[in-house]
Amino acid sequence: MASSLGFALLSLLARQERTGYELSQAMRRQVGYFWSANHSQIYPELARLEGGGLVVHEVIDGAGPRPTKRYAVTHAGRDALRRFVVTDPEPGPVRDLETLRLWSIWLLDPGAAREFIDQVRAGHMGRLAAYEERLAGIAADPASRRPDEPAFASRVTLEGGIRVTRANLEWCDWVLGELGSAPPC
Amino acid sequence: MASSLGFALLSLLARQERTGYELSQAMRRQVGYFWSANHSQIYPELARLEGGGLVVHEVIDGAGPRPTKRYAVTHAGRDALRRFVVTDPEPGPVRDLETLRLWSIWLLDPGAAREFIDQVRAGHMGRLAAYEERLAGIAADPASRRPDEPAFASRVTLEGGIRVTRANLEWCDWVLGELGSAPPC
DNA sequence: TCTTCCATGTAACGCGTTACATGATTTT
DNA sequence: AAAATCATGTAACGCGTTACATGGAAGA
Repeated sequence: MASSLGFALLSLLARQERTGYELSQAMRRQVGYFWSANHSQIYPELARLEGGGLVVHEVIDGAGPRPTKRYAVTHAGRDALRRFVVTDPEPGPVRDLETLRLWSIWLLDPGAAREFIDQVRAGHMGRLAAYEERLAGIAADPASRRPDEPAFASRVTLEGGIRVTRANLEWCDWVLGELGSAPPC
Repeated sequence: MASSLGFALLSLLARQERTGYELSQAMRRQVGYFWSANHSQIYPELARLEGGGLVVHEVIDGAGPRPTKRYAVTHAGRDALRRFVVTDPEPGPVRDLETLRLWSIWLLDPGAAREFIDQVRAGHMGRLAAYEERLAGIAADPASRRPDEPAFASRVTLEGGIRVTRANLEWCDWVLGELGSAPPC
């Protein structure tokens, strides 16, 4: 019925009514950890969702040259989102540029290889800090303990990101060890 | 110079000369954990790489209706790949459908939520088994200890996949606990 | 005055998926 | 007899990115 982007928008609107502009901001800030989209995709997709009866809009006051529209999920939209969540997860195509790079690390001399892993490590460190800061804010909300509250889902997804990032950090240290302990040519 | 797919092909050809058909097989089997592509993309991309002087081909005997071509990386291709590996990793757009689903888990009733996490867990279990089997085969090769050998890179990428998958499994168990220990409405 | 923020849209282009097309050999 | 394997290509379509377009208000 709707595309992945459509469900991403529905999942944002199910938590709170928003304008197209606010959705595109939220894409970068809230769901940016696991989904992304530009406004140029969002506006046509909202029109498609509305055509399918999954969202409706109301014109409100706004600063833009065109009418500002606030969107809300319909009952049908909420149902569609619920169904989307439980569709069996057929593994989609995987594309991980960082691992693809790493797969050719054998072409680098030892110094460049260490530098590369250090960069990867620094990236994970930065993300870990960002995740932990966000989690602190969300975990403080008592609603985040109740499985029927949006804050609960935010908390568990963030916890997942943190655990994976920690695993990646430990792995970086392990790789640095492997690079050093290698027997010389 | 080349696209991500181009570098994926170069990284395969840097390890071993292959035909377009063999590249598309290898995409599913070897690098399938972190990159994927169909043959319909691979053939035109090989032509582009050859146009840029990064690969060359030689016609060999084969069973197809058209001439079978075996591709090899040129010196320029190897250089381009080396440069690609160390380009600073600007974080590309993230799209993780599983996490997007999870972010709306608060819409499900407790039973459906548990079932969903169980499915996610089963997926991770399956992948872990596959990774570990592959790692066993590669780690047995003494070349996998030497950082200038392709087997080394295969080993460290697999180790990374295993660590991340283990972290995900532990997280699934943690989520199941959180779902259960929640205070009733 | 120039830039940024608000707020919505369209157009061109590239990458990825699915389907179409060919044709010999081997396996079920 | 039908399907899968080997082996290469093209075409149509959809999604995503970048750039173009508009225009008022607030801040540097």
